[in-house]
Amino acid sequence: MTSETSTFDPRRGTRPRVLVVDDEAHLADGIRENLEAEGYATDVAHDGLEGLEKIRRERYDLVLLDVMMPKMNGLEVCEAIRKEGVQTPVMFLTVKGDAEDRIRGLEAGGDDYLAKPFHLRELLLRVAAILRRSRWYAESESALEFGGNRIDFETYHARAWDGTEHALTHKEAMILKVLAEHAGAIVTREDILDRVWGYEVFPSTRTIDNFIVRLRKRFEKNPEAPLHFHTVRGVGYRFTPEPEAQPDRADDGAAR
Amino acid sequence: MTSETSTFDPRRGTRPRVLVVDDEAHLADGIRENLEAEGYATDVAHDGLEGLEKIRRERYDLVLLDVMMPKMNGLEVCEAIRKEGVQTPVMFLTVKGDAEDRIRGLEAGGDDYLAKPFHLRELLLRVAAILRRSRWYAESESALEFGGNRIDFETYHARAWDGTEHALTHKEAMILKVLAEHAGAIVTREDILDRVWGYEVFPSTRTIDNFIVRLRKRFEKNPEAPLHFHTVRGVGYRFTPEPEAQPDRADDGAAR
DNA sequence: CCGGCCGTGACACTGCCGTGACACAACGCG
DNA sequence: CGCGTTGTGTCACGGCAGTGTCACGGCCGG
Repeated sequence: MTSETSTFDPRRGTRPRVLVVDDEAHLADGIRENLEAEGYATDVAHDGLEGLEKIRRERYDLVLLDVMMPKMNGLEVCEAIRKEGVQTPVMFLTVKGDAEDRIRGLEAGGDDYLAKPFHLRELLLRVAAILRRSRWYAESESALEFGGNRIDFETYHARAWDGTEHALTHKEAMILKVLAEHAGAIVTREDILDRVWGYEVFPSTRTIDNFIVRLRKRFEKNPEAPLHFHTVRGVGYRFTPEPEAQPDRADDGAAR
Repeated sequence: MTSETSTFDPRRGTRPRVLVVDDEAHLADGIRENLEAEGYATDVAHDGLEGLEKIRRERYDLVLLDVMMPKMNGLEVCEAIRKEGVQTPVMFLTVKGDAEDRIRGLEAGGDDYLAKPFHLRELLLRVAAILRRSRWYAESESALEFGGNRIDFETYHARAWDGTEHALTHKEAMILKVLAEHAGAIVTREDILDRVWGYEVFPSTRTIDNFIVRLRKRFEKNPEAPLHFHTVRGVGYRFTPEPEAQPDRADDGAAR
C-alpha cells in the first residue's frame, strides 16, 4: 500500500484534478507546476471567491486552499462548499502552524493542513495520501439502504423505517460508512477508531458504544434485539444490511 | 482502552511477525520484549545490513527500522527492499523529528514514522494500527469447511452440516482456528493455551475440554464418535477436515 | 446566550468463560 | 478378566469482564 510514489489508481483512468487556490500568484503557479509534473491535472484560482465559483462549476478531486486571502478566506470557502454538500477533500495552507488554526481548519470541513513554509515534497506526499484515502470514500456507494432505512451519505440525511427523518452528524455517518463498507464482517473498535478518528486521537472505546446505541435506536425496529448492528462480544461490531437468522442459541444444556 | 486481548486474531491466523532493526542493542531488546508481551512474534537485527538480509530471507508483517545505523542506514534498507518488490509495512524510528527526515522516510517507502524518544504506548498503538490496516487488504480466505460444516472467521458465523446456524464466540473461533491451522497434527492443550489465552493467563486445561465438547456438539454428526475433533489421550487434540477412520486398535474390532 | 455534538463516568445487566463434581472410557497390571 | 488409576466427556453454576444505557459537562458555532 505504500510504494506508489505518485502513481494513480489505474481503475480511475483519468488524472486526478486538483484546484490550487492562493492569492500569491507566484506560489500558486509554483505548486501548480509541480503538481502537473507529478501527473495531476490542475487549475488555479487567485482568491477565495474565484475558487468558490470554480469548485461550484467543476468537479475536483482535491482543493488546496490558502487560508489568508482577500475577499473570502479559505475557511469561509470551505464552510460554504460543505454547506452546499460538496464533499471534495480540502487541504489548507497557512502561515501559522499552531494547533488553534489547525483545529479550526478541520472543523470547517478540511481534510488536512499544511503550514507554510512547507517542503514541496511533503506537499506532494500529502496530496497523494489524501487522494488515496478519499478513494475508499468515493468508490463506495453514496447511499445505503437496509431494513427500510435509507441513508444518504451526500447530504447526511436519513429516513428511518418508521418514516422519521434524521440528520446524521459527521461521526455518525463515518461510523455507519465503515460498518457498511465491511458489511457482514466483524469490525473491531480499534478499526473504527482508526478509520473515523485517525491515528493520533484515541477516545475511550465507550464512545463507540454510544454511537452504536444511537444508530440502533434510530434504525432498528427493536433496538434490544438488533437485526443489523450486531455485537460481537469481546471483539467489536458487525453490520448486516439484510436481517440475519439469529443463530440457534439453545445448544447448551437446556435441552432434555 | 480495554484489556486488549493481545492474543492473536483468528481472522488473521498466525501471530504477526515483527522485525526490529536497531543498532542500540539495549533499546532493540526493550522494544522486542514489549512486543512479545503484546503477543507478537519478534526478531531483531542490529544493523542495516543484517536487517536487510533477514527481510530477504524471512516474511515479516512489519519492520521497525532505525534510521541512523552503521553499515547501512534505515532509509537505504527501505529503499532496497522496495526496489525488490517487498511490500512489508515499514515504520521508521529516528532521533530527529524534523520534517526533512520524515519526508525522506515516507519517500523511501515507509508507512509511518516515530521520533525518538517515543512513548512506548504510542509505539504499540501505532504498530497495532499499521497491522490492522494491512489486514484490510490481506483478508485471507478466512473460511473453513469440513464435513458439511462451514465456518466463517470473518463473521464468526457457522452453518453446521444439519443446517443449523451458530454464532461463534471469540474463544471458540480462536480455538477452531488454531486446530485448523495444524490440521492433521496433534495440538497439545498447552499449545492452545499459549495461542489463544496468551502467555500470562493459565486457566485449567478442563476449560479447553469444554470448548471441544461444544465444537463437537455442533459440528460432529455423532459427537460421541468424532470424525474431525479427535482426542489424543494424554496429549491433546487433533483436527482433521476429512473424516478419518479412528485408528481403533485391531483387537477391539467389533466389540464394544 | 442557547443548542448541538461528542467524550466520559456511573450503573445495571448480560452472557462468556472458568471451575469443580461426577460418570465413564482408556490403559496398565497382575 | 477384574481392578485401580488416570485422563476425558459432560454438566451446572457463579464471577466478572464487557456492553447497554443514561446523564452530565466541555466546547464551539450560531
